[in-house]
Amino acid sequence: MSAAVQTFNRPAGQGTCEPIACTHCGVYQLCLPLGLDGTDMALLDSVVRRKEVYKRGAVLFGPGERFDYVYAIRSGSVKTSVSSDDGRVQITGFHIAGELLGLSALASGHYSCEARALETVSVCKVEAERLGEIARKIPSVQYQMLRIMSGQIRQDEQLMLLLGTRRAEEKLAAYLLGLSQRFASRNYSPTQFRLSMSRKDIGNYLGIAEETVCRILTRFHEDGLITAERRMVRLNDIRRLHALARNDAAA
Amino acid sequence: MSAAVQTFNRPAGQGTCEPIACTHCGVYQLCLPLGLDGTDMALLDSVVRRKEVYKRGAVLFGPGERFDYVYAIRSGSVKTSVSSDDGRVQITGFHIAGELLGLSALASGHYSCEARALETVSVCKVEAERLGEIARKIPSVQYQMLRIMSGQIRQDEQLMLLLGTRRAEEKLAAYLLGLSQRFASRNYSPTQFRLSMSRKDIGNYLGIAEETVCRILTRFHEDGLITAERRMVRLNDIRRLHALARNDAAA
DNA sequence: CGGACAGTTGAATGAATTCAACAATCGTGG
DNA sequence: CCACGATTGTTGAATTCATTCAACTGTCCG
Repeated sequence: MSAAVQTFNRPAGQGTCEPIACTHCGVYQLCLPLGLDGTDMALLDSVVRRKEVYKRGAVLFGPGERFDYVYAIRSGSVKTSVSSDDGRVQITGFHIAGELLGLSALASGHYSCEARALETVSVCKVEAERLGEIARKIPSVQYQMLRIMSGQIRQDEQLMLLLGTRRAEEKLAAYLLGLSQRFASRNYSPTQFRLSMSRKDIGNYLGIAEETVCRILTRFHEDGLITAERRMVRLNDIRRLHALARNDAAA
Repeated sequence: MSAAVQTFNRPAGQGTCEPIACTHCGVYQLCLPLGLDGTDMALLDSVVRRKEVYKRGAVLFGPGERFDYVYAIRSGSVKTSVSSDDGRVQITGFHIAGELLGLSALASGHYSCEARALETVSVCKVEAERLGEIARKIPSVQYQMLRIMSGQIRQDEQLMLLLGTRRAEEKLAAYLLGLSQRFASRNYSPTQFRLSMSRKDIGNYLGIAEETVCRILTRFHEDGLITAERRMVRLNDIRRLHALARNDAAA
């Protein structure tokens, strides 16, 4: 296998990012899938500046701030949002344990979005400069960073597809299913979970009004598709939810 | 200046990506802002596999295809789109000369989107593996790739903001102004240009119906904001367009 | 020249929003 | 520990913005 392959294609035998807590402060998105040896691991470990806790509503970083850290979520959840000069806000993602935030600041050296805790959240702050240093030394770390960013682009593409082409009902069905999948991949229950974000946040994320979110959730509930009580949600009929998300006749 | 700075922050004294045609096949997004010496330049030049021309409607690459090349647009324009399993399509971007396509395939080794020529387009295909090889050797090239990807994320964020929070009229005003800016930064006229995409494509991109695009363009025309005749557009009142895009009272 | 495609316009419909009122819950300080 | 205000969630009614369907024109390309 050539060096190029190691740099650009997934190293053979390396699986996808598994939802296993990494000893090195939960940064599994960065270090787990790499198969680093002890020395490299220690090196990577050394860039972790400090662990920190943010309360609900606290801002991890905001647009325009200097890009000093990459944030790895250890527990809790975070929303990221962008805003326009005229004050409109679009939530671009909800992030949970194991995910890495802030890499998109690379281009300009300043964060483009705001990251705010949805509930008490514990993070590791990784020094951006030293991470860059490490990345130069350990190709697989560099590869992994590129991988994370290109993964982010894919995720954004999916949200654009959702925002641009689906109706409210489909958006919400797809949203619930997306959450379900993410929880499943982290060994949480895919059918029963707690929403850490408000209806308003969901609406903003999906490009629909808060009231519409309510109404549709109520309808789903009445139709027996889900059981929704405040922020607890249980998916009762994933099959039909899928059909709804795809606007299938078999709804 | 430390190595990390060179890797992660914009090298001092290097400006933004200037719209100057690069001798090396127009890949200025990749090689221009780097200040490479002759040897590096030659190395970088060597990864360019071949120049190729696509006619209107031709597909450069499609979703699922193996990630073998990065595409640098020399002339013409390209649209990229993603689609869902149930056949819905969302155009995620229109790309013109100097832009680089395909890097987001890095994560999985397969393209996630489709790239299709809007008109006759000339591209350079850059071998992905060899580019990866070079990137490992020349830090500034690696940096530049990260930069391009993080720039892509920013651009996507802006589209999400547009799709999620603006009404049709605002979307269209913002769209025209965005085009204007891009043309300006490439030393084309910011007030008069030809749209290479159909009304349908614009509508899809903005998440509105083709007819709505027509109606609003007509209204803009009648209000003296623009002069639109088929695909030729002239912006007559950029100030008011801005106001419209921001939903300002001063419209 | 002719067919297909792209663009435009009108009328009817509908999905989602806005505005409003109210209920339930949370969290904070007395 | 309770009470209170603030936040969050829910529901109804009226409205609006955008869509859909349809017909038609103009334009491009083979």
